[in-house]
Amino acid sequence: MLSIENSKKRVTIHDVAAAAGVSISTASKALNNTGRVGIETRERVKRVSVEIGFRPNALARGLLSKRSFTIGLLTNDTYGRFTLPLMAGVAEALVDHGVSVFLCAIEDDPAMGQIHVEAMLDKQVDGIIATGKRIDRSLPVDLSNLPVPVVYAFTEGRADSVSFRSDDGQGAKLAVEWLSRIGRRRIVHLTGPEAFFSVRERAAAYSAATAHKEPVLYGVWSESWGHEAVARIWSAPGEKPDALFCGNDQIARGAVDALREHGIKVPEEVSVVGFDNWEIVAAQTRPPLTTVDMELKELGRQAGLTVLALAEGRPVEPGVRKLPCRLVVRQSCGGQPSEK
Amino acid sequence: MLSIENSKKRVTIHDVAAAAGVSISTASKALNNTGRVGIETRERVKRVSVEIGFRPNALARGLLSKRSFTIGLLTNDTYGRFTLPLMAGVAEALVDHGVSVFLCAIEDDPAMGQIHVEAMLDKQVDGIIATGKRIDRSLPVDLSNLPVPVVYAFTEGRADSVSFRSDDGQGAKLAVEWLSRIGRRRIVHLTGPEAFFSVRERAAAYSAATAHKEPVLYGVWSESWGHEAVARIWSAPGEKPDALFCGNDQIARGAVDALREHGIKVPEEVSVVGFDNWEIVAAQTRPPLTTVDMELKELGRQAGLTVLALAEGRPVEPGVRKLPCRLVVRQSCGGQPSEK
DNA sequence: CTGAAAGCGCTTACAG
DNA sequence: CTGAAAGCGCTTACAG
Repeated sequence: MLSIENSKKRVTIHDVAAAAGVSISTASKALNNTGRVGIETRERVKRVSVEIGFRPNALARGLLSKRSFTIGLLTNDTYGRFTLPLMAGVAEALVDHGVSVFLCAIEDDPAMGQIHVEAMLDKQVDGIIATGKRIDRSLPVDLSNLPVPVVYAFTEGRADSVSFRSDDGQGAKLAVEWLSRIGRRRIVHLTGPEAFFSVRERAAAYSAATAHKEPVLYGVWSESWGHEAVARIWSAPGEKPDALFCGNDQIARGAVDALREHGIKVPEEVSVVGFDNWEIVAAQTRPPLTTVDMELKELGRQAGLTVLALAEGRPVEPGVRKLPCRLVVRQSCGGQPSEK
Repeated sequence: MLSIENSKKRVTIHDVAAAAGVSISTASKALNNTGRVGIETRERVKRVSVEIGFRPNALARGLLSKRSFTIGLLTNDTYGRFTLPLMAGVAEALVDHGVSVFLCAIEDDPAMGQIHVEAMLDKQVDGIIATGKRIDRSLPVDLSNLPVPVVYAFTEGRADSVSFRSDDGQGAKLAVEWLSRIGRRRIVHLTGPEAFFSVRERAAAYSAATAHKEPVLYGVWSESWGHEAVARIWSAPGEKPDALFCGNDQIARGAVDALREHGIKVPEEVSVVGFDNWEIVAAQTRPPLTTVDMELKELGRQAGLTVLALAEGRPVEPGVRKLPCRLVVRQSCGGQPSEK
């Protein structure tokens, strides 16, 4: 039978004070480099503290400072496609500041969401980052009027707050420009449901960059739509595209597979660009996909730094900030692959 | 400019005591249903407390109770493939008990890992769940001799502790039995690197269940290995398999794609089973894959309940617990798909 | 330069 | 049945 012996008593500041032969107030000041403490005393206290393995209790500290050095990350992207990279960025940005993050995946049940938010507040989080899977939908929880700052990332935020999202227009432009630069002239845009804001934004940027020569094909976010679209295009009469700019990697993968099955060579005859840089899809496609990366980790990093600033009372300009996307070049376009 | 007005003072137990006209000790007892408090007083305190929106400060509580109602989830699966479902299970099991979870993705840098573990301990987590991406590798951090209980899930644990993992042998048996039941006789096992413990375990169960009629083909965890293996098998002389049991969904997908390209019908001529039930791969394969699900969410749930038990001092039998896998039937095998 | 005291928000014996 | 007091582990004015 296993059971935790609570014999391992944690060492407190009383222990270091006793061991160093000073009062606990002196010990505290010595350890925190505050107040006036003799240099020799300070050194001794510090030395003793590491010797006996003292680690300050963050709960006690938080009680005084009103800072828990903890933030909550709320998401309804239970699949983790967008949340994980974002979370990694948040954590990476905040670990140096000693803050940890509570991850909380809420289903689309508002009641459950409320419970989770309250649990976070009870634990005195210094702030909350709300994130989702769609920039034009908000989380099913009321985040207004909270006693802590809220920052939105990859989800619809309140008008008077700070939101971060990728610049989908710029990402689309990146894709089209790359295709043009390698000599493609008939670029078709194959994408998801028009109801998605990011779909419309990407489509608009695509149209602007190509001077509206081709129609945009809206569909769903699946490989089979990629297949179907290719079948439709290549069975229709008229000149065929020499490039496909797809709304996500799944569509792109479906398109590439379909092209191969039609005996059309990628990238020799047709170049294909995806969107998302979802490794499991993009890297396993034959050939591997050149695709647009939304830099979610960077998004997370900035969101993290921003809640921190707000929590510390530093002023932050409200509004939505679009972060640039990056083109990841693999082999589905031809041209010279650059390591970027 | 946005900045948080700390004007929104949190309401404390003093406020409810004052509003209810009692002392704070009475207020505390009333709210917690402890001690002797007049029924009428208790009701009034409770009513007042919700009226003014009182929520107890978990930090203050934790300081007294030595319980933070917080646990840490440590993982080196930064991609999130295994961690997210597991985490969902942990959170789901613990939310009713009021415990929140810190998610902490460590790279394979032991120093960073140590920092994260210490940050968790400083925050007085009640326990830690260690998880990874391979049951035969341990995390790059020293988790021995911690003042809190540690439970392992989907990662190599210490001998004297509790570990949870899926029963890969049973999972493989499930796959082979299903193939036999639908009439397949020549089942080939196409899998990952033999260096993986789970690969060997699955292979052993496969061999036992098929009476060693066919050799096991070891390779890597990629679609291209699935392709290559099919090409190799179908170009060799002799009788061909009528079923492929693959070590993961990627290999299975590669195999299915290759079979289609060879003009071999799935599932009519050859049945294929995968492993992992990784939606993005399994559901998008043509036809969608029948595959073995490791029930990671359930694994997480049990791991969560177990750290909790340990944290509360309840005894737990040490050792590794294997949880059963489940077969998810889609269309890659034929036979009658059952909704399970 | 050092320490005694008060206090963060709460709970828990202990008196009354 | 109710409340004053002590204390969880720490920090921070305030005296000395």
